[in-house]
Amino acid sequence: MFQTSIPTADGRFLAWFSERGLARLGFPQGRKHAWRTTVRLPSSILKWQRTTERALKRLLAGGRPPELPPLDLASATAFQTAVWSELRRIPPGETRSYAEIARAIGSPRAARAVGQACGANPIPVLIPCHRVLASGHRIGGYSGGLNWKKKLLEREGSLP
DNA sequence: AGTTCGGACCGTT
DNA sequence: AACGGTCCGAACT
Repeated sequence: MFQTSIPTADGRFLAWFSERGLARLGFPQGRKHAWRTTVRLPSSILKWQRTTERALKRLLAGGRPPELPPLDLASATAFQTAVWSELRRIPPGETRSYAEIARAIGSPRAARAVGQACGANPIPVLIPCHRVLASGHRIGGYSGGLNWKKKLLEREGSLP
């Protein structure tokens, strides 16, 4: 696994790449991670890193990214795979409820488990778990911190 | 109309 | 066996 940091206007995100693609993305940490990449990265990963940076910046601006890097979700369960791929179908500016996602993947009673799967999403922002709200347009929770969820939704024009 | 409470549901550790 | 980024209806204020 190669770790790199990705500079954006909102801070340096942390990215973990495997030989299969982007495996994890982390929100900027306080001060501590101003480090640069220490090892020389394979060219394929450098390419993915640039793709990730473009996508991330676009998403943080509330837009639709031109292209995503390959995502390495090998460690996901079948249920998580179903949830996460459903999340990727939500375009910027739209939202769904946990129950709606549950229905969409054919497990209408699994709203809570959907929330759990969202919390386990290793690639926030790119896999837009922030677009899932509680019923009645309540904000719901967010593993990355509600500030981020609100900020992302606001920039996509999904917030009152 | 808004809030709180309690039970029900489901996948994960 | 216990815990969640939930949901829904009922009983409140």
